[in-house]
Formats: sequence, C-alpha cells, structure tokens
Amino acid sequence: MANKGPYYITTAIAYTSGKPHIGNSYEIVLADSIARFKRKDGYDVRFQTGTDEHGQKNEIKANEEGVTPKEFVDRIAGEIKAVCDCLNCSYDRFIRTTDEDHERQVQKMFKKMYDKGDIYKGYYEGLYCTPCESFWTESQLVDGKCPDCGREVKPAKEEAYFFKMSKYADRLIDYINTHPEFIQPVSRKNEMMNNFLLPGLQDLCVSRTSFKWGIPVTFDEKHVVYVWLDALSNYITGLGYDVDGNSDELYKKYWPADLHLIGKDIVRFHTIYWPIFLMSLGEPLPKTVFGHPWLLSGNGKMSKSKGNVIYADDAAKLFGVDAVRYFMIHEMPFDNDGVVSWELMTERINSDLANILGNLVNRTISMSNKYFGGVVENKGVTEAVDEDLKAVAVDTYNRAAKKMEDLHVADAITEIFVLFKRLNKYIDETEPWKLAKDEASKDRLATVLYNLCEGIVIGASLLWPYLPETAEKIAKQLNTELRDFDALDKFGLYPSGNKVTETPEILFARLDINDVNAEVEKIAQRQKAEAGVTEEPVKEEESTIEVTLQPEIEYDDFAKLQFVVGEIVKCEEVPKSKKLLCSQVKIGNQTKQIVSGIKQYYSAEEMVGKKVMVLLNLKPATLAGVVSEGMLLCAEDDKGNVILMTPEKDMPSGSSIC
RNA sequence: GGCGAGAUAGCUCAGUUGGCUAGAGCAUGCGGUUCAUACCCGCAGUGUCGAGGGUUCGAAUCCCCCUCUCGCUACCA
Repeated sequence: MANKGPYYITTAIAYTSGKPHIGNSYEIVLADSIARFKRKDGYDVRFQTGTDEHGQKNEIKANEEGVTPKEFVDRIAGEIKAVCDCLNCSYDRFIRTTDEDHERQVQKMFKKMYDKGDIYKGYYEGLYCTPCESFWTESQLVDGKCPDCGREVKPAKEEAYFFKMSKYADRLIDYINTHPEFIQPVSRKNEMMNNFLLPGLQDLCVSRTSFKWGIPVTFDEKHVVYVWLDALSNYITGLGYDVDGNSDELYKKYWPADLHLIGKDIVRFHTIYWPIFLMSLGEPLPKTVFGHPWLLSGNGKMSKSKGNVIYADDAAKLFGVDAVRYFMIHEMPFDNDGVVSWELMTERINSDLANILGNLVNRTISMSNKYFGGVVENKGVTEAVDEDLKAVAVDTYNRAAKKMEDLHVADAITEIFVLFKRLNKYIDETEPWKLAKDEASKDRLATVLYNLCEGIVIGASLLWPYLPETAEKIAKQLNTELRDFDALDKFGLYPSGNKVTETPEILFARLDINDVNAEVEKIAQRQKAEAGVTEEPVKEEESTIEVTLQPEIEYDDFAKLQFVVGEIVKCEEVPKSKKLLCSQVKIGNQTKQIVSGIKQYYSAEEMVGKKVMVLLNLKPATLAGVVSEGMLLCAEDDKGNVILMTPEKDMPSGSSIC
C-alpha cells in the first residue's frame, strides 16, 4: 500500500465530571471512523483522545466523596476510557492532563510565554472601579483609568496571570483569511471573525489562586495554570513536544495536526486561543478545526432522574457496538444537530443493517451453499447487466472518499450502502433461483454468485472504518481478507474457487420495537434507582456551584447599599432588547423605573404585583435606550436560571432590608 | 441591538454559475419475486419550492420587502 504520509487527528479531551452519554460519545466514534478510513487509505495515522482533569469542580467533588482529587479523576477517567473502548475506538494515545509528561511541558510553556512577555501578572477580573462596579484588565484601561467613567481604578485582591491575546490578533486574522479550510464548517469562521477577532480580542486569564487542583506555576507557587492553556496543549504534549527543542520524533512527524475534531461549543477556544498559544511558542498551526454539531435527545433533555439518558454502552449491549456506531455516524449531518432516540435507532438498524446489509450477505452465502456447496467460482459467463454492477462497485471508493475529504462522514457511509442496494438489485435482475433450475446456466449462476461475493467484499472493506467488527465478520464468512483502499478500483480479486462458510451467522437481527421498549424500561428503572429517585421524581440533583470569593469589604461598604422592598406596579418589555423588562416599582411614596434582564424567565404580566428586593441607591444607567434607576435582586444558579428575590412574608413597599 | 444561516413532498433533507414535465431517503399505497432475516426489486404519488413585489424569453435559484425559525454575540444595574 502506498504511503500517503502522516495524518494526525484528535478529539477534544473530555472533562472528568461524569460518565458521557451517547451525545458526548459521538465525537470519539466520528474521529475513530475518520482515523480508520485514513489508515486504510494509506496514511500513517495517529489518533489521540483523552481527559481534561484539573479544576475546582473536581477538587470540590473529590472533597464531597472524601477522596483526593487524583483518586476522583482516576475513577472518572477510567469510566470515560471504558466507553471509548466499548465503542471500539482505535486511539493511539489516551492522554490525561494529569500525566506527568503533560504537566511538565505545560509548566515550561507557561514559563516560556512569561519570559517572552506574552504572559503578564495582573488581577483576576482585573482592576476594580468602585462606582462602576466593574473589573477591567490593564489593556482595557484608558490612560490608566476606568474606560467608562474615567475615574481611578484599584486592584482587586486575587492576582492572576494573563495572556496578551491582542499581540497576535492580526497574524491570526491573516491566517484565517488565507486558510479557508482552517475553520469548518465555514459558518463558524464568520462567527469567530465578527464576534471576537474584528472587535478586538480580550486578554485571557491563564492562572488561578482560588484552588489548588491544577498544574502549579513554577515561578509563582500560589498559582495553578487555568483551564485552556492546560487543556489545549494536550494536542502537542501528547506527541512528546518539548519547549526546549528536544521534541520527540512523534512530534516532528505528526505536528501540525491535520484535524482537531471538537464540539461546536468550543470552536472559539480552538480557533482563537489555541492558534495564538502556538504562535507564542513558535509552532505551526493545525490545518483544520471542525466544530461538529450534536446528537440531541428527541424527547427533552436527558436526565438520570427521568431515566431517559441514553448511554453508548447500554445501547451497545442492546443493539451491538457496530449498530450504535452506525446510528451515530449516519444520523449526524454535517452542520445541523441530529436526533437520537431508541425508536429511531431501532428503525435505522432494521432498515439499513438488518434488511439491506445483513440480509444481502446472508442470502448470498445461502445460495452459494445451496447451489455449489459453498464454492464460489468465477466461470466468466458475463452479461450486460454485470457491467453496471461492476461500475458501481469500483466507483464506491471514489464517491465515499470524496465525502470523507469534505468531512461529510454520514454521506460517505450512505455511498457505501448504495453498493449494497445495487447488489440486492443485481440478485433480482439475475434471478439465481431460476438459473439454478437449468443445468445449462450453471456457469452463469456461478459467475453471478462470484460477482455478488466480490461486490460484498469491496463494500465490506469500505465499511470497515465505520463498522470494523461487522466488516471483519463478513470477510470471515466469505473466507477472505478485507482490502486496502488502493485495491478497491479492481473488480475480481476474490479468489475463484474459494469456499464460503457453511453456517452463515445473522449479522444484525431484526428488532421488534416492543422488545426494545421493554429493555429500555429496565434501563430507565436502573437509572432512576442510581439517581436515588423513589416515587415522585422531578427533583434534579443539585449540582455544587463553584463559588469564587470576592475581595473582602468593610461594614461601611455594605452600609452604603440601600436595599428596600418594592412592589412592581407596571411592567413592559423593552422593545429593542431580547432580554430586558422595564418595571415601574413602587417604593413607599416613590416610584422608580428599573430595567432587568429577566425576560426569558418572567413575562411582563406576571411581574406585576410582585414584591421584590431592590437596590435603590444605584447610579442610574441607560440600557437599550431606557433609563434604569435601581436593580431588582435575583438569584442565579450555575446553569443561568434566574429567580427574583421576594420577601418571605408580606411587607409594605418601601420597607428597608438590612 | 449587531453579525450570520435557514424556510422545498407527511418526516429528514439535496438542488452547482437562473434553463427541459423540481429530486433522494424514510414512511404510505399498489404490483412483482421467493435465494434470504415477513426480506428484496419495481411503480405510484401529492409540492401555490415561507408571503408579496421586481429583473428576465425563462426564477426554488438573482434583487427588494415582509413573516417566522435557528446559531454566535452584546445588553443583564
């Protein structure tokens, strides 16, 4: 097989917060099918995945369980790796950000960037302007003063290191413009340009002192390296990159990466921060970053307490690994979200895998056994109808490869099924059962069955990247080997006179939706039990919210704030805004107009009559063209849900809150 | 509010630079077949191509406007 050169593909590394459901497992299967395709296509492939393990969340969860953070992430990383393995993913390295080689290089990178002046010490959230209640970074200041009001700012207490993103912005803009394949799909490129690059990049906080579970900054031990610098660099540390120039051969061979496969939610980090980090290190940029869409549950959000979480390993137990892989790959379009449900999986498996593919293999082998004792021989008795079959067969690779080149993986697998459908049609066209009745057409019958076997082997060889076990089973049943892709333009390589298996195994059994539903019900019960749901479910498990302490204040600071009870007497939507409601709030003998960003949680009508907590003496501001003379206090959880704070018992408006 | 994408058969979507009776898959109906996992093969559909206007010999495709949906982003006092 010709060597087409190195090909390096990565997935995002998974955060070790819990076991991934089927939507989160999609990426690894997609990456695996691309990696396997490239291998068979003659590339020298390296495929890396892994886990992102640092951060305060894991520190807290570990504390709750009474284990060390390392023990905690060891367990979760093990679960994540098990899911990858159960889906038959052929990664070359499963990197963990707690791996010693990774940690050492991240420390060196941080130092190098600092020495270059790309990282500087500042303050988390930056510099504080008391009247504006705002933090600013040094780069945002105008003449060293608050850009809003021009007053003095003073540093907050938590210091942090920042990366000077702006320094490389022009180079990055230029790179993106001259490399149209860099950000895929292209719609994401526009978003990055318009929302971040063209308006001007903010500096990025790259260290924290508020928790310990991270990679320590060598020259300032209070600090640990904060998330993205740690996580993103796995792509090069996993190849043995060395800051000092003593990089491993792997690095020299495989970097820059050909493809970073990531979810569409983290495109920004991979197409802005990551390239800029690499520029700072003086290393080349990855060739393509593909932000893929998501597989979403058809009926509402997946939740353990509802028992409707679909895990890849559960699905694999029920349907088989390849059936699950097939569904994930097939159902996911290039740039729209796909839908997953047990019903859809059942339909897809029955119609494509059982009916079209499984049945084709089965009927072909049955006929070979029935008519020729399993011996498949090319007697060379061809007819016109054979030509079209051969043409489709030898072109299948070209059609699929073109789709793969464009990362349209779902379309590639569909092209392979075009061949299987064509083979089914060929059986109808040639009617072997009729040929079998006439001794004179025995050789024609043999040729037909030979062509069928040959076509199936070509199809199975192409199918291997997506459904490796199935492809191998087919080859075994036909008593032959799968082919490399450079042999797929030839029809007739199947050894004539070969003997197929006497006992064809059903590749994919047809599924009854009722049986599936019964199994699904069992899974749901188990999940509910695990989530601790007894009779009345509903209650979502409360997640632990990461609380970062703000700088301490004096009592006098607090006393400056005037909190009162207000009653909303009138409320309307702010026309120019998507999120703002404008309320008239009665506070004792006064009425204030207050604008709040809570339209997605409260309608204007339901606001009226509510007693709420108001910060009264806040300097008025104009929002979306409307003056706001105070602030309605709300509680907000880590998922962004917002509720109004209201008095626990009724109190007259104007009552002071202290 | 800013930027962007989209609206085509019951469902999911294709439709290159405007050009013959607008397509595919799934689902539906009918017919054929029996080697096979009640499977496979064939045929048939129905569409005011989101609304309205314009350019053109000709528009799903180009222009204008409207309605709705979605993505990113800003505002969140």
